[in-house]
Amino acid sequence: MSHDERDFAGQIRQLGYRMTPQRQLVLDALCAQGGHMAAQEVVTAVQQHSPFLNRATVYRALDFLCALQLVTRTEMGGQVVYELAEEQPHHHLVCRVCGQAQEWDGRALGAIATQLLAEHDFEAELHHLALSGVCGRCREGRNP
Amino acid sequence: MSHDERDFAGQIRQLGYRMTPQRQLVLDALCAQGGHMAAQEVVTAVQQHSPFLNRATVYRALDFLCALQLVTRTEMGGQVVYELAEEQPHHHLVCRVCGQAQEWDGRALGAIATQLLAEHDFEAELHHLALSGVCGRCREGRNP
DNA sequence: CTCCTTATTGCGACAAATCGCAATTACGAT
DNA sequence: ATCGTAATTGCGATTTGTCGCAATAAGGAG
Repeated sequence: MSHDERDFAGQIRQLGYRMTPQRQLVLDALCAQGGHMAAQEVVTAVQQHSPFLNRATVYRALDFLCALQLVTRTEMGGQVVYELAEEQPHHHLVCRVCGQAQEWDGRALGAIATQLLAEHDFEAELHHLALSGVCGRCREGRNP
Repeated sequence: MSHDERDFAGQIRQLGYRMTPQRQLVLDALCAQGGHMAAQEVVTAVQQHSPFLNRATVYRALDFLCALQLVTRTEMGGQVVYELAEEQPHHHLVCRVCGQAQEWDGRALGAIATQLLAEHDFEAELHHLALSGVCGRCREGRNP
């Protein structure tokens, strides 16, 4: 486990909330997996270790961690997935046809964020977008 | 009803699918509402008119209409909402704190789409994004 | 107008997600 | 180390969303 260094417990307490074994298990599961996880996968992984941990608790932990921005929640191809919030933002380009996703650093989003703040007084948090579209391969061998 | 002019039926048939009363009712509901609707709201609205129309049929109609891009599906503040696809794209800036959404024309996204096509061979479909962040009011009277 | 094909619906069962409330427990204060 | 309080959990009930399959019906062909 490499995420102990990030001191999630400290961040949670600093905001007046509590670190609990249940929340720790959810964080452990997300850390072990590394990438995206559907809510159900998190439930399964957590119950691998603690079979009697209630499902509702996992769902609430995920919501809670998202609210604190320790975890990101993204809709990818009709499914909601969770992931540990990374230091540097990263994004996905999801193909509507084949469902495959490629990574994207999202560098160009900086300009958008600046503009939104200036023109709409809105501080956008663009940590983990999933943009829908059609990838190159599918554009040629049209499946839709 | 003003959406008859758009000839959804024709578009559906042209692609080899069928227009059905059930799908028409879903379109009517979305048209009558005008804005976003959660799936459950669509079910309720449709059943107002046809109480025995099955839930599963509404869900499948929504999926179907999204696949044809006659309807958009967006995750806003943890909830999935549906809306009739507009002629010109429009987007929302959703405040993570108070949940309120403001419209945004998304003009600046054009540059992003161009860049994604050139650098990643990805044809992004940016019709209806929901960007998360914090609005001006909430940034001052910190609630989180 | 009638027939045929097959897309679509309805249904019942199942799985996933949410909610209210009583019981528990984290953790700052003493 | 113990206490008190309020955040958090567990549970059961309910709601929301999905699936497989048999029955139905949309719409092109004749």
